[in-house]
Amino acid sequence: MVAEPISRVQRKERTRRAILDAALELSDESTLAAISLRQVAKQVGIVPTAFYRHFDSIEALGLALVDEAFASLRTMIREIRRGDPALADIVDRSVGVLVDHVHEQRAHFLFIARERAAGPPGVRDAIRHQIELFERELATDLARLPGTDSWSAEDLRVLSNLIVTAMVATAESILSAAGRPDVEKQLVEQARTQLRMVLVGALNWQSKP
Amino acid sequence: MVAEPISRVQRKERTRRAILDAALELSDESTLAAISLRQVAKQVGIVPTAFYRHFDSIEALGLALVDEAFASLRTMIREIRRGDPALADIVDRSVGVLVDHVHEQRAHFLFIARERAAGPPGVRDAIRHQIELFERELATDLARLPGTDSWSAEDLRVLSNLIVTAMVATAESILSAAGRPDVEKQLVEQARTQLRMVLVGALNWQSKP
DNA sequence: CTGTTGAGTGAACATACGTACACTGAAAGT
DNA sequence: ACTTTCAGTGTACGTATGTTCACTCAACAG
Repeated sequence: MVAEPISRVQRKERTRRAILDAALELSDESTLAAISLRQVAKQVGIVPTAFYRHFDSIEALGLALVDEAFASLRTMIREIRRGDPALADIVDRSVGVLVDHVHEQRAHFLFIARERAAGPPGVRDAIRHQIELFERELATDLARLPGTDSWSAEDLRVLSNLIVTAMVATAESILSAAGRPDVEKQLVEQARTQLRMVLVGALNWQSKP
Repeated sequence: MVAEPISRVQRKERTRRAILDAALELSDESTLAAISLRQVAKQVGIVPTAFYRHFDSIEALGLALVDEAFASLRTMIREIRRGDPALADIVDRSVGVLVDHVHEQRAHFLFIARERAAGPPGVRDAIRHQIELFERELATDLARLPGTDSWSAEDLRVLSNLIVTAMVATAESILSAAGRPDVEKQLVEQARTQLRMVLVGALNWQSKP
């Protein structure tokens, strides 16, 4: 059993990852504001003071996790955006991609869902800001869709907000339906129906009546 | 300065209230899972061990707060329900009542919004259950509205879920827009527009196409 | 080969935590 | 008048917390 020689930066990056993972895992059964630096250190297998080599505080750790989580979310919407913007199956595909990512990035979604409402103020703001960015991107995507020519920029923003809100709620309920495939299936169907209802409303909408 | 004689049950109830208020206030700037029994006791002005005369644990306190908060929410929807079910101004009135109550019961709404995602499991479940009850009530209300005769029970439930989700999100963003009346005004307008969009979708909807 | 850097160590601190226990004293019941 | 009840007290405990400081020792730069 020969130990591979590891560079200093590699070693540091490895413990940084371990810290992030530990925080993600620990905050699963409570929340970032309630976990202690020492709990994280113990879980990682380092001495408490070594934590400071990587982060100034638990809140700073939280901000790093927000960055990480939203980076993976961005790959998700890039996946949704790819392909033709045919209105026909856009609903099914979008919901499908979302559900897949909730499973693949379970810890990240759980973290965002929780800290969005209960995290330290800085973390909350960071998450709110990222979600707002999603809304804006969705608005420009919607603007490219046929049938939205008569829409005001404001109405596009409002519609995007509604859709993002519904999708966030869908992600949250799927997370809390873990281990009950029948419930999840129903939630997926609900999300699709809701998106269709909203789109029907959108298609029959006229701005500034 | 003569002290009024106070009965024992009155005194106990008064302390209980003080504990509930203290917990509400303390969890404002963090979360229930992160506040300690001793913090609550200090804020109330009692010794830590006296806490146990009223609640078994912080979680039990949380459940009491959930009950209290939803009791006040119920008076709200009773207010919405009152009056003629004219579809014309139902949107404006509903949003108006919601916003008023968010201001009047700010602490309760904050508490629910936060603990819904980050509270102890028992508290989370209690909140989820209460919100589900709202959805069902809304569904029966919607069923009474003209134009929903052709709707399936399932679609009514799905639509109610969408509306409740949107209203919860509205309440949350109004809470985080505290002290910025211009932002709040925009949020209120957004909520109204969203409800109208959803209703337009609903009116043009036909179940099981 | 030599000196510097820096991730991780280990001891120590003041403070906070939940909870057990024996207690007090005034209101309520008899 | 007496006894009972019980909200609130005070002490004490073992344990966990964040942060300080001086340290080690392997990877790195010169």
